Amino acid sequence: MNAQHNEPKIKEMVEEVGVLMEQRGMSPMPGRVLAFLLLSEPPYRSFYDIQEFLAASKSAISNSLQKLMDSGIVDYITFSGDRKRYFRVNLKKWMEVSKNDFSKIREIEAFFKKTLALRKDTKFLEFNEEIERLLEFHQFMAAKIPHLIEEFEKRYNKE
Amino acid sequence: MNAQHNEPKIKEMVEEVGVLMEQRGMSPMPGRVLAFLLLSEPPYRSFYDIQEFLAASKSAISNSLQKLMDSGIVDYITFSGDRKRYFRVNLKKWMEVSKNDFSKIREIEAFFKKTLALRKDTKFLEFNEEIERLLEFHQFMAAKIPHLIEEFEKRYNKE
DNA sequence: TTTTTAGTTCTTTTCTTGCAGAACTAAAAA
DNA sequence: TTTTTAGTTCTGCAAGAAAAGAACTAAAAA
Repeated sequence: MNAQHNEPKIKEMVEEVGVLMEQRGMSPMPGRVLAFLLLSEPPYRSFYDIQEFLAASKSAISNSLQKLMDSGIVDYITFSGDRKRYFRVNLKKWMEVSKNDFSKIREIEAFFKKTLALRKDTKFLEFNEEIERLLEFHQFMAAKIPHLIEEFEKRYNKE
Repeated sequence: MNAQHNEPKIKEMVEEVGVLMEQRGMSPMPGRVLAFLLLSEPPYRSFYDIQEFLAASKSAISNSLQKLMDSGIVDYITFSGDRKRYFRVNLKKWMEVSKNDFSKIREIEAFFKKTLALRKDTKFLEFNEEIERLLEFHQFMAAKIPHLIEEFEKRYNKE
């Protein structure tokens, strides 16, 4: 259960993903765990495997797995006669999460709406117009992207 | 130069934006400064105005403005006979930044490409196929969104 | 029933980071 | 030329977060 041929490359990418996740507001360790699970052969790993590969403490691994499982993109499987859990990336959930990610545009939309409401008595009409345009842009994108996703789904299901 | 009628509401929203920015990986203070500039009447303010409103230190304001100006969404104007700078939100830049924001999809795309490259000798073909699908999704979105943006621009320029 | 083990939770330590306040700089004003 | 002022940079501190390590739990195994 340990066909890890290109380990150095994986180590490299694991670190890279750690940084990537950090930029997106997550802490690096869950990112590393995720990357390891995604890249390892087989793509499911025991708690100890993960701990060993990342050379981290049990608590760090436990908390990271917890976070990843909370968000849904990691889950685990078991094998009868083996009491360990084997953690793996749930790619279907990841797809869902990716699609849902676009819905945060709605939050920005709401923000600009609120801004305009508070600025309604302004003397600076041009300024407001530009905010209006930003609002329109986000409204437009928020409205169109779901269709794009549908289009993708249709196309995929045909093939 | 101080027609700040609905101050309490602004204060509220300023805090709200602080939190919003924090969630997106930025520190709260630049978010507050941005929100204040966006909501205030007039929509340009001196260093001291900002400091006073946010009840923060000079260094905090200075660093925040610096970050916002680096990203481009804030700049400043001056008035002859007044040595102060008047900071304001550059909404055109913000629009650009908003549009560019979608290009981070390309980064995710690149990430899944790399993942597949490293997994090319896998025995877990189904797993790889799901990664492939995630890659395709991001490729699809990355390809289509620029068209959407164009469509928005066309529609806007007509009106 | 006792022991082992997989994983969690609690406590402590360390590191980071955001802010305040002070010291400083550069340019305008006097 | 000196002083004032707008803004920056430096230093130190305090709060928060992430990780380590130890203590603990629950369930399987013996």
